[in-house]
Amino acid sequence: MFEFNKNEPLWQQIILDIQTKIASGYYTTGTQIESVRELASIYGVNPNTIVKSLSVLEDKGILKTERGIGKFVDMDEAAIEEMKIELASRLIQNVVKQCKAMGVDQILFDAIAKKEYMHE
Amino acid sequence: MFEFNKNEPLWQQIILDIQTKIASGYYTTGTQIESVRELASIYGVNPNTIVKSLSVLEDKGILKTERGIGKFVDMDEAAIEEMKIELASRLIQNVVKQCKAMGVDQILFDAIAKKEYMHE
Amino acid sequence: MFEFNKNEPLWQQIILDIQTKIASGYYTTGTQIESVRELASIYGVNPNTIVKSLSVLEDKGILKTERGIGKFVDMDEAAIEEMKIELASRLIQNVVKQCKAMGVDQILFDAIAKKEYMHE
Amino acid sequence: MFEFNKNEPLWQQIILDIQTKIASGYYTTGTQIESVRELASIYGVNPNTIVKSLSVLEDKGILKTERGIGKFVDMDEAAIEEMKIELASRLIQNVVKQCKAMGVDQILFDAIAKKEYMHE
DNA sequence: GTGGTCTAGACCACG
DNA sequence: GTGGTCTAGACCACC
Repeated sequence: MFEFNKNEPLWQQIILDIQTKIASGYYTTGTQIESVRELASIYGVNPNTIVKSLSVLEDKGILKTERGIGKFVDMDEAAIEEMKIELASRLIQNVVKQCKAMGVDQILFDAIAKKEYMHE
Repeated sequence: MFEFNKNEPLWQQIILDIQTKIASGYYTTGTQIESVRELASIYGVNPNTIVKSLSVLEDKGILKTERGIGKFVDMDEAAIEEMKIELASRLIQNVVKQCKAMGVDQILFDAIAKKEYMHE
Repeated sequence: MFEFNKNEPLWQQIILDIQTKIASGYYTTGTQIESVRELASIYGVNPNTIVKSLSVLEDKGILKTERGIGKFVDMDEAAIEEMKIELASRLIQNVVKQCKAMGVDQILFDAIAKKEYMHE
Repeated sequence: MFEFNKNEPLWQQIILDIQTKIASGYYTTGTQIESVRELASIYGVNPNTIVKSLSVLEDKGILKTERGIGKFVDMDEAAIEEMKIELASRLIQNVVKQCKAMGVDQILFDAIAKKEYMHE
């Protein structure tokens, strides 16, 4: 069945971006992230949108809040590695599904991926 | 730099869907595709949106119009195969870029892709 | 150490109230609860505050959302019974702690509780 | 009917805390309590707030003032015992009311209370 | 300065 | 009609 793309909510996109920043090492364990107001300015959204994103990340055990101080990355190396794999899996899963729908087999898929990995 | 997802225009999404249907073998060479009115009904959009999509596909040499009869898939096997690769490349390119940003190397990427390909 | 009472946030109080309504049988399994706007009117708060409360209840698996329709209680009898005990435990725990601090032993506690249970 | 929690005034909270200290034996009959200035410092409030609390306690016959000396606990063992029961009753009354509203009967209540009393 | 809460009001997608 | 999202702006408690 055909489904139109829907815009993911901003707060979900921001969650993904912050998770990516952690996975990539931009934020490391124990790092204090930017303040709610700063992030709101950086992403160009309302502070409340940031609050929503960060509170979800806190529920997931990815961030930790020190009242009056700020928010900190609260994952150890192993957890970050695990998250990295989980994020990548989610991305790859979608593409694999679409490629299968087009009749692209794994051999062709691997060849293309390899080529793309070489670029730059 | 961070960029929010924008909704792709409907006509682009429809183009992609039709191309996928061709790549997957749902439409084969010489097949007559549904009428504009039918497609408009299927996708739940305005017929003019379909017209736009189909005219782009015709410009790309993917469809051919027989005046008074209908529109037909106008690609040979080789061209379809080529398009399939081009579509897959576009998808995979994005994911590879994001995986690289997260520090996922090709070996990990391949492992995940292989696992996802196994599923079902 | 002495600690001043802090007002629990409205959304937490509302969560507790709705849980109590479920535990008491006011809402039963599968019941559709009032709309966000209605609840906002009933509690005299902003609809967004209700949204926050209900989304937490949904995360807890207590409510289920049918988009465009409404929200429904999504617990079976056993789960409700379990929640009832959990809620009561939370309440009783606090009081027991304070009574212990005053040197009220269990026998006295039971006697008082029994008397209060008789009233009305 | 649903009612939001209001913050109890500071002076009421302090009264309760001092009563608890007496009931628990922290202050015994005839003990001189700390000076107004000391208590103000301990609780981190304005001395006038302490004055208000202590004057209420004096009206209740719980404290007695010796002009130029200080304030002393003015209850005999029996009165303290009575007060302890009165304080506990107030606490327990609330909880019993809420538990009844949830359909928690006395047997379940007792079982939970017993369990909480065991803890530590 | 920090995060947490709440309000008022808007717009969207779904059915 | 329903819930979901987002904005703008306010006030609070903490340090």
